[in-house]
Amino acid sequence: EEFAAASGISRPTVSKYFNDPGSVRDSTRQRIEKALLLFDFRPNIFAINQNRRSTKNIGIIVPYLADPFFAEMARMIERQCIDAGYWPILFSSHGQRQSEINALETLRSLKPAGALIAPLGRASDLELIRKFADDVPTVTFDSNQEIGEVFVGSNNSQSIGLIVEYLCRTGEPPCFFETAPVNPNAIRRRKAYVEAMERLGQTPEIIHAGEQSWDFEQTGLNEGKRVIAERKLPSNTVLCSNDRIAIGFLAAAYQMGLRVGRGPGCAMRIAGHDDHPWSRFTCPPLTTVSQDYSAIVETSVEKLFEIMNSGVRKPKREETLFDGKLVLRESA
Amino acid sequence: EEFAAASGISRPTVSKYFNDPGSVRDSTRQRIEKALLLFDFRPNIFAINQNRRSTKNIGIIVPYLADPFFAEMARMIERQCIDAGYWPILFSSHGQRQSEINALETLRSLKPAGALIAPLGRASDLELIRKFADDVPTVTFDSNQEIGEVFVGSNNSQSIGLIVEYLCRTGEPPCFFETAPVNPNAIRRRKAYVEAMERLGQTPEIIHAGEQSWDFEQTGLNEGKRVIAERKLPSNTVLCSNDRIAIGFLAAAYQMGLRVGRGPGCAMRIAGHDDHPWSRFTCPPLTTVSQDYSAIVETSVEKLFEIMNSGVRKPKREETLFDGKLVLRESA
DNA sequence: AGTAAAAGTTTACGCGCGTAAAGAATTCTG
DNA sequence: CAGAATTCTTTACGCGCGTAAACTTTTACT
Repeated sequence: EEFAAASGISRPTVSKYFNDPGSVRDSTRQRIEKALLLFDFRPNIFAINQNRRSTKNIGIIVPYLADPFFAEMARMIERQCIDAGYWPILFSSHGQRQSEINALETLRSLKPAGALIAPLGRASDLELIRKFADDVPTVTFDSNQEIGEVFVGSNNSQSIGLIVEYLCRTGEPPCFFETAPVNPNAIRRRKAYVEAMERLGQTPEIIHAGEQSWDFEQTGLNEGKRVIAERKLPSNTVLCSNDRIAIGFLAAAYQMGLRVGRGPGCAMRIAGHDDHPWSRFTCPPLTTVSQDYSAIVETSVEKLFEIMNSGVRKPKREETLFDGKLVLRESA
Repeated sequence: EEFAAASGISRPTVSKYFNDPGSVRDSTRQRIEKALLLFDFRPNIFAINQNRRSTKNIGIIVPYLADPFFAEMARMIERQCIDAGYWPILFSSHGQRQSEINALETLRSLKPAGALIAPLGRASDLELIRKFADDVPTVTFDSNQEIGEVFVGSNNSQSIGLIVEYLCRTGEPPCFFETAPVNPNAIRRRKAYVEAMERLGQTPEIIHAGEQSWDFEQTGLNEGKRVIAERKLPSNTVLCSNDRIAIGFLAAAYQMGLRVGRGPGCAMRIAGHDDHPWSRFTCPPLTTVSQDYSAIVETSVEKLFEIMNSGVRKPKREETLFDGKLVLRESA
C-alpha cells in the first residue's frame, strides 16, 4: 500500500506488475521501477501465496541429495525454474521412505503449481505419490514408477546394450554386478544386460550382492572384495549396475591387488553406468555410459510447464527416454 | 475455523495447540488430536507466517551442495531443526557469488527466526552477510569470516599440526599442495602447515597451483599431473589442502604411473584433510584428518537456538573450534 | 477527429491464521 | 469448600496481498 502510494501507481496495478512486469504499460513499469530503486520493496511471500488460486512454487524431490548426480540435477532444475519466474523448493528423501513421505506432505501444504519428483523407488509409498500426482501437476524423472502423466529418464535398454556390445567386442563378455535394486532403473538395467548378452550369443552371468542401500560405494567395496576373495567372478570383465557401485568395486579390486584396465598386464576390466561426476577421478578412470543429464532436466521442466499451462490432464501417460553415450576411459 | 468447530474446541485454542501442543490441557489436546485423525487437517503455512512476529523458519545456506560433505551437514542440520519444531529451508550457493546473494535475499523475505550460514568465502559479499546477520540471528560455520555472533568450525591449526607431525615422523616431511584458496580454511591450513613444519625444524614447501574454483578434484588432477610431469615436487610426500584436491592428486599420480602409499615400492605419499565421504574409496584409501561433522552441526544449531531464545545480541563474537582426528589409511 | 481497445483507478472483499482482551469455565490449592 | 490460578471461549482486529467489478483515462487505429 505504502509503496504503491510512493510510486504513484495504484496497488492493484503494482500487484499486476509483480506478477508479470510485462503486463503493464512501459511508462507505468518505469515509474514502478524507479520507486523500486528508492525503497527496495519486496512483496511479502506469505501474503502473495495466501489467497492465490495457484502459487508459483515448484517442488523438487530427489531421493538422495548427497549423491552429486542428484545434486547436480537439482541445481539445473532450480535454475530453469527461477529463469521461468517460478520458485523452486528442494527436498531430499535421504534414501528413506519416511523422509520422502514428509517431503510430499510438506510440499502439499506449499500448494505448489507443479512438482518434479525422482522417487526413491522400492522404498517409496507409491500410492501416496500417485495421489499427490492426482492433485498436483507432476513430472517424474530418473526412476520410472508408473506415476503421474509424464516420465523423463534414460533409455537403459539402449545404454546398457551399448556398453555390453562394446565390452563383448573388445574382450571377455562381462558379468553383471548389482546390489539389491533400490529402483526400477536397476531392474531394467539387469534385464537389458541379459537381453544384450543373449542377442550377442553370450551367456549372461549376474552377481547379486549386498543389501538394499544407498551406500552404493560401500556395498560395492565390501561385496566386491568378498566376490574377488571367494573367486566367484565368472568373467574378468565386470559391468556394474551404476557408477557408484563401480567406484566401490574399483576400490575392492585395488585392495585385493588386482590391476584394472584394458591394457596388457591388467587382471580385470570394470565398467559402470551414468557417467557420475566422480567417475573421471577414479583409478583408473571409469569407462561408463553417460546419462544425458541436461536433456533429462530440460525436458522434465518443459513437460511440467506444459501440463501446468494446459490445465488439462493428459489422456495417456507419456515417457521420454534419452539415449546414453559410451564414455571410454581406462577401466574397460 | 471448520476444523475447530469439528473438534469442539475454539479456534484460538486450536491455534495455540498447533504452536505448541504442550500449551493446552491434556483433555483438550486429546480432543484435538482425535479430530485430527478424522480430518487430517494441516494449518496453512502461508497464513501461519503471515501475521506472526517471528516465523519458525530457519535458513541454511551452504556453499556447494554437490559436495557430499555439505550435503551431509545440511542433512544433519535439517533433521535437528525439524526435531526442534522448526522449518529448515536449504539453499546452495553453487560456488557462485550471485547465488549466495540471491539465497540471502530470498531467505530474508522468508522472515526467518534464524540462519545457519556456511559462507562461500572469498567470493562472498561479506558486507551483505554481515547486514543479514545484524537483522537475523545467525550462526556461521565451516568458513570463518568474522561474521555474526557465533562461528563453529574446525581447529585447522590443531588438525594440520597433527597430520604434519605424523607425516614427518613416518617419512619424508610433506610439501603442501593447494589450489587458489576459496575461503579462510584454505589460508589457515597453509599457515598451520608452515607453523607445524617450523616447529619440527623442517622447511615448509608450498605448491600453489590452479585457479580459484570449487572443482577441486579437476584442479587437483590437472595441476597434479603438471607438477609431477615437470618434476616440481620438492618432497615425495604431499599434504593436500583438502580431500577433494587429494582425490584429484591421487588420480594424477595414478595416471602418471606413480604408486602411492606408505609401503615399500611406493613412489609417493598423499594425504588430505576433512575425511570426506569418498576418501575411503580412493585407490589407495586416503590418509586424512577428520572434521568432527556431527559436533560442528550440533553445536551450530544449539548456539543458534541460544541466540534466538535469548533475544539479546552477544557482546562478543564467539568461536567454537573442534579438534580433528588422524584417519590412517593407506595413502600416507 | 471519433471510436474502440487497452490499461489504470477505485472500491471492496477475502485468504486463514496470529493475537489481544475480557469474561466464563475448569482445575488446583489449602 | 472458598478462593486463586489456569485454561478456555468469545469477540474482534489485522497481516499484505490477490482478485473482481465498475468506472475512468490513455493509447491505437480507421
